[in-house]
Amino acid sequence: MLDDRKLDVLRAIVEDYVHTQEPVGSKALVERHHLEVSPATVRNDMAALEEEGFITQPHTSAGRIPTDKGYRLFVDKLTSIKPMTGAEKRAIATFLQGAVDLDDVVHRSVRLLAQLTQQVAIVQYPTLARSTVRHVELVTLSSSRLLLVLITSAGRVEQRVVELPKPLPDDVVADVRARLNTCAVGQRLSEAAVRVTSLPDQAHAADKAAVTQIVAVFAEAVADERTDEKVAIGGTANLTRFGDDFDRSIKPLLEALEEHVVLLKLLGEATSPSLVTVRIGHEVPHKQLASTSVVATGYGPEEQPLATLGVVGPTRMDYPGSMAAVHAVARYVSQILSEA
Amino acid sequence: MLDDRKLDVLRAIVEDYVHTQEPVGSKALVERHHLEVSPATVRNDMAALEEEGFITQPHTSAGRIPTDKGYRLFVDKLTSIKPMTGAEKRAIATFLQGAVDLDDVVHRSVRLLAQLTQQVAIVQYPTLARSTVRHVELVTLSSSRLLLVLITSAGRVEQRVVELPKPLPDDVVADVRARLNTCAVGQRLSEAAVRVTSLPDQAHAADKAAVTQIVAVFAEAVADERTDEKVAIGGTANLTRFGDDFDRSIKPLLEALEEHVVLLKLLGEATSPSLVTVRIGHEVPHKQLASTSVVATGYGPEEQPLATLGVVGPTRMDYPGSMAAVHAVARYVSQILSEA
DNA sequence: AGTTGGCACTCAGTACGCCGGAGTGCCAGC
DNA sequence: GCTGGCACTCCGGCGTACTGAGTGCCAACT
Repeated sequence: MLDDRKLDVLRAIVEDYVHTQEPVGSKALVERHHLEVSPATVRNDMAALEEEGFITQPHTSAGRIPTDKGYRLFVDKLTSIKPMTGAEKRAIATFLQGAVDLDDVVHRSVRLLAQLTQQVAIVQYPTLARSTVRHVELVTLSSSRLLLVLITSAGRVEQRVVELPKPLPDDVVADVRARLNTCAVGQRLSEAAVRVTSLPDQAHAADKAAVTQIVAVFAEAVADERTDEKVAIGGTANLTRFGDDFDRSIKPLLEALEEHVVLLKLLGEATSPSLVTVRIGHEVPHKQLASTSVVATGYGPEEQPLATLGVVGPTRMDYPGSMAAVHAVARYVSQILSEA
Repeated sequence: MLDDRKLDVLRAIVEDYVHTQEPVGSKALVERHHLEVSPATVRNDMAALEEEGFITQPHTSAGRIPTDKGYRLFVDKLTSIKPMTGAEKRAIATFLQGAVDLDDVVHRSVRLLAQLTQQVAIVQYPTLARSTVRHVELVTLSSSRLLLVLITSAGRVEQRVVELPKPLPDDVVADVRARLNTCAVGQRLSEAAVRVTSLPDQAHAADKAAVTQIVAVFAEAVADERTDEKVAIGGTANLTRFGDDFDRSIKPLLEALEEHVVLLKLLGEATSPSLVTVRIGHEVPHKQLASTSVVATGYGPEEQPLATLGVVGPTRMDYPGSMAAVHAVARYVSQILSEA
């Protein structure tokens, strides 16, 4: 029903359309690709492909453009992630290598991804859910205020001010700090939040209220951070390349970029870094973005990815190129994070 | 030469044009504003205003639109910052009040500003140059790696990994930490960087190399942070309201938003929070943005502003409203930061 | 059965010409 | 110095005609 040549035709249509952004006709197709048949034959194939719903015409007597279903078949069967060139690999490595801290890694990644794909890039910060507590610090700000600093294995630092019901002597603060670290360091965040609840009972009755407060703030910081997931965005200027249909494409996308909640839904669950997820058009979980696609993947340890990164663009995008870039960046970021 | 009525006419033209985005003619003007004169009279005034370069016609026999010079006069002489209503004030206060940390304050401010003005908002993070060291923390990561955490009076936290030439015993680390704090806490960042240079001399000869390394990283963190000034951006979706002339307005602006360096130049020097700076069209220090304006002001202590915040939009923008919003948000942010 | 050339048909995009209306500049009169 | 009147300009919308790319279908060929 769909013989090899029809698939070739579909591939050619996708490639041409992505390149020119214009409906592609039978004649142009045989000229630009060396299909060894006549335009009439290609027309027959196109009719069949349209029948099956892989391509469509914007209006009668125009060329064909791929449908979401057509793109889907294209990415699933007709293409593979094309490896980066050596030069590209080196460029990625050196660009990311220079990062000084986690924030810098994220920002560099998002810029890099935007530049490589010429699209809007999104990088989610490593989630704290799977990371462990590396260190907890208590700093006295004033007699009745402490600053609680939480450092995680992912290199993320979280801080909260604790308002104390009554002043705590320095030695008690030191004691609480030591106990906090003893029972939290090395634990998963969720586990740590549970463990520290026993601390108030170990304190002197006089300090119990204050310690309870500290523990509450600690738990809050942990809980808050697990849901409040940050993202970095880059390459919005690439939206200008969309050209036409401003209202259908750019506007909803700009709006979505403001809503981090929506973005996180777009990126989806963190997958293994070696798998690249592609969502096309209506498959994107946001009805306003029916004409955009998302290419994303997880990064971090293979079995336990920390978070997701990817690019967002028009359905008419260079899937092989984007997939390759996303894949490569995820790999390098994973590597850098594991070294740190 | 420019009597009061002519100024009234200019004011009316600016207000109408900002509202309708269309060239405004003499007839429409007398109808919508109660100038007690005839269209013909207004036409004479318009001719005079055009002569002086305050307004212009897009083409013969169209209405007039203000020039940059016209907006300038409008902003300088014909309007004043209109106070926020009580409800608005309360909304701002409660919205900002809920912030948990510095990052949150900045993000809330930028969202708030974008929402109030319906434009693109930019908030620069408080510069560290004028802030002081609140606390320095050293955390042992492994035998030869330390994490240096720097907490500033502005609530900003900076972290750097220190690679040690050789392992340091815990008690030495504790000693260095104590000495670091003793000589840095309460000092300006720049001053602190200088003071700590004496530390290596106080250390045992065996540890000298390691301490030197720690001090170097400390200095680097401080120096780096003073130049690396971060900004938060919000309300890019409001760009969609620009409507027409995509290429002249939106594209260069989106590009500028990617370049934080350009943004910082746009925001300019931090002024006192009670002064609002307005840059109109060609006055903006970036030639690509000749048809956009910037309304900005400093925030933080009156005499020593910490950083700048503001909005960017088309020259045809609601100056009184934007100035009021920028002013109000800066005031509240300053207040919140001074409390924290 | 699949491929090919031919041919009539469709339809977006463009160019052209034609108003209508909004706005102006100018002038004479109040 | 203000006002009403009037001729002039020019953008923008609208209908018509034309062009060209592309299609679908059919008959012929391999």
